[in-house]
Amino acid sequence: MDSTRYSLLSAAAELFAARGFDGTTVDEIARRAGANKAMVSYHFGGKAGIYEEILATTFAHAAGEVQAILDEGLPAGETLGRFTRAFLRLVAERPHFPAIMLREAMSGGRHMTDRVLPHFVGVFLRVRGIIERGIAEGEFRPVDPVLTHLALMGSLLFFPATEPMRERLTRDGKIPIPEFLDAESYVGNLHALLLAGLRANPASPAA
Amino acid sequence: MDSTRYSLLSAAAELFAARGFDGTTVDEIARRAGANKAMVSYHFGGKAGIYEEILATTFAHAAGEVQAILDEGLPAGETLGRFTRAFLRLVAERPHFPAIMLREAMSGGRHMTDRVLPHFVGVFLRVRGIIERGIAEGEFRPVDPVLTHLALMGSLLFFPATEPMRERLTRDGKIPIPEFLDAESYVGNLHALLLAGLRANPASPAA
DNA sequence: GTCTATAGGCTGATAGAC
DNA sequence: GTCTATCAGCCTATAGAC
Repeated sequence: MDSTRYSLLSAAAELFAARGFDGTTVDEIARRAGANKAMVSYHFGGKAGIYEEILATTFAHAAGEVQAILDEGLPAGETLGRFTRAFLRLVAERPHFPAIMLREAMSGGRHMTDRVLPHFVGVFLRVRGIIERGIAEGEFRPVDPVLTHLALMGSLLFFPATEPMRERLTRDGKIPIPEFLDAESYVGNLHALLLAGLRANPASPAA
Repeated sequence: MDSTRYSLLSAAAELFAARGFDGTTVDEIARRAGANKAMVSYHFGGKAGIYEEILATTFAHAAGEVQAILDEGLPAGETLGRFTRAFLRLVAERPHFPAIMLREAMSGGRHMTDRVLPHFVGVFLRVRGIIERGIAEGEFRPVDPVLTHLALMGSLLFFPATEPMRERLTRDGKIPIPEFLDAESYVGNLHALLLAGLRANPASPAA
C-alpha cells in the first residue's frame, strides 16, 4: 500500500546519493520509480520535500538506534562493537544514506532544516560519548575523543558511500580491486583496528 | 599574471567542493572570481573543462608526491608518517580537494576522464602499497591491506571535506564543537591511532 | 582577453481532466 | 491518486563588438 510514495522515496534516495540534490531531476526520480512526475509534488510538496523526508526519517531512525545502544550501559569497547554492527544494519536497510549524509556535511547542511538537525547532532554527540566514556573509565588510552570520533565516522561513512567508484573501477577493468570487499569485512576490520589502537592495555590482542 | 585564469580555477574549486558540479553555476564562478562569465568558456572550454582541469592538476600533483615518498624507501611506519604529512600539505595548498574527490568517488567518477583516472588509481595503489609492505616486513599486524587502506583514506578525506558542517554548527551556536579542531591535530591523532592499531609488537606505545 | 546580448535547452511546479 | 500539457525561470554556451 502507498506503493507510489514508497517507490518515489526509494528511487530518490538512490539518485540523491549518486548525484546529489542538484544533480538529480524530478523527472528521473519519477521514471526510476515507475511513477508520474507530478506525484513528487503531490506526495512530498516538491523535490526539496522528498529530500527532507529522506533525511528526517533516516536520521530519526539512526538517532534512536544509537540511543538504544547507549541505554544498555555496556563497557565502551563493547558499546563500540554494538554501534558498528548497528551501522551495518542501517547500511543494509538504507544503502544510500552514507553518501547523502556525506554530501550534506560537505555542503554545510544546506538542506538540513530544524526538523533534521537535532537528530544529526544527537547521533554525533552520542557516538562521541562512547569514546569519552571509554577514556573516563580507563578502558581506552587518553586520545582526543572528538578527533577520534571524527576519524571513526569518516571511515565508516566512506566505504559504503564510495561504492560507485569501486564499481566503476572494476567494471572498467582498469584496476585490480578485490572481490570480497563487503561492508561487513570492512567494518569488522575497522573495529578491530580501532580497538587495538585505543586499548589502554595493549596486552590483549584484538586481531 | 594570467590572473583571470587563476582566479577562475580558485573560485571554481571552492564552489565545486561546497556544492558539487551540478550545484555550481558558471555565473557564480565568474562572480566569485571577479571575472566575466564568458571567460570560463574562453579559458577552459566550459564548465566541464574547468572542472576537469582542477581534477587533473590536483591528482597529478598528489600522485607525484606519493611516488616521491615511496622512492625514499623508508620503513612502512615512517612512510605512513611522511604520507600523512604530505596530505596535510596538500590540504593546506588545496583545501577544497578532499570534498571534490569524495563527491567524485560517490558519483562513480562520472567526471573522471582518461586524463585523470590513471593518477587517481596511482595514488590509491601506492598508499595501499605502504600498508602491504608494512605487513610483508613484519612491522604491521597482518590486517587486510585494502580494507585498512580504505579506512585510512576515509578518515583523512572526511575531516577537511566536512569543514563546512562544523562551521555551520558553530555558527548556529547549536552545538558545542571544540575550537582546536585543526587539520594538523586531526591527522596527528589519526596517525598515532593507526600506528598503535597496526603495530605488530604492541610493546612500543605510540601516544 | 574581455564583455554584452541572446539563443536554446532543461527543470520544477502546477492547473485541470479523469 | 494519477496523468497530460504547459509555463516561467534558470542555465550553459557563443556570436560578435571592443
